[in-house]
Amino acid sequence: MVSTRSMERSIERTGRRMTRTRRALIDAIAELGDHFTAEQLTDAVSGVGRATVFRNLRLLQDTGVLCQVVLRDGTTEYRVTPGGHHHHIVCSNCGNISDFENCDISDLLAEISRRTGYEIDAHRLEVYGLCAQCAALPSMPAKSLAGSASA
Amino acid sequence: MVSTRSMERSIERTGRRMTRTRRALIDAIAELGDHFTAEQLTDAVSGVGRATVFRNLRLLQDTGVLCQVVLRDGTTEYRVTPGGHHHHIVCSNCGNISDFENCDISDLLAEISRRTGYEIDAHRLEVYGLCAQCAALPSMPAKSLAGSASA
DNA sequence: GGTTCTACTGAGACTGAGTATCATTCGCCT
DNA sequence: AGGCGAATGATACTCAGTCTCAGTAGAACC
Repeated sequence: MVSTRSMERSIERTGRRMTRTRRALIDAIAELGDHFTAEQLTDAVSGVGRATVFRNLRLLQDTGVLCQVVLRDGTTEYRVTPGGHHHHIVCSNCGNISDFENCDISDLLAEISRRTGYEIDAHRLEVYGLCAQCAALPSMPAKSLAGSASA
Repeated sequence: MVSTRSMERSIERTGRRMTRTRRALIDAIAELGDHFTAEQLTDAVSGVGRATVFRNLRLLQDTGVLCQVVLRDGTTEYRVTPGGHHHHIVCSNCGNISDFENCDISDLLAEISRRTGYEIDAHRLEVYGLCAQCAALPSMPAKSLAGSASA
């Protein structure tokens, strides 16, 4: 887990002010842990306006502290980012999120570029499935979740 | 372009009624062409309620006539689907959308599965860039668009 | 410590995309 | 032609996020 101190430093580095509201938000994010929704964060810092929560969520994304995760149903969560380009894999059962980096998507993109003639400059990839723990649960008919989310 | 007739058949095949509203929507979709927003469709069929537009957008997605495309900015468009599992590549300049299928993502997913321990059952992939025409335009500083959309 | 400047905040109205409700309409089967 | 239930339109609502604007409070300077 990333420390509150390093999150604060990320904001300071941009020349922004370190206000008590921002400190409260950062503490709450550290409390909430791995991943959380905007609503959870708003609830966790009572007294802070919703607009401010969203403003700072955006700021923290811009400074590379947080990233957005698009869930299977299209809703979004926020997550303390490991930094750098990465993708998410979300457990459909327990909601846990893992990151993976250095994925070999560049070959795939090159092939797509060759086939479509496009000059690719960005992509969006989210992967869904069952984490090792949930896949191991005997009670759950894992296969019933089969089917592609979209795209 | 998929014919209005085949779209109608897709609905009939599900046992749904072919109403004049649905015909109007299907005609409008054929008119709008390749890709369109829910708002454009609503505007194109004046007199049809917004709720009905969304209901039928969903129905047409469920019957495999349409698919959703998530744009770089997170907004969604609808698109007549080529059928089967496929992904989209969207031109950041002109907005054109192309599909690609048979992509070699399964190897990538297998590797991700091996690394993370997840049992993968779905994914979401959208690719952004410049189509061949737009990339060829001399006036546009194509490189300025560089950077990843997210995820 | 006081001033000042301006970024930041909170409240609340607003937006855009989509959903729920419900009375009315209209396909379609007989 | 009648009847039934699916489909519709109007409208209110939700959810996630943005805009506005007056008030507050960091922080830099004296």
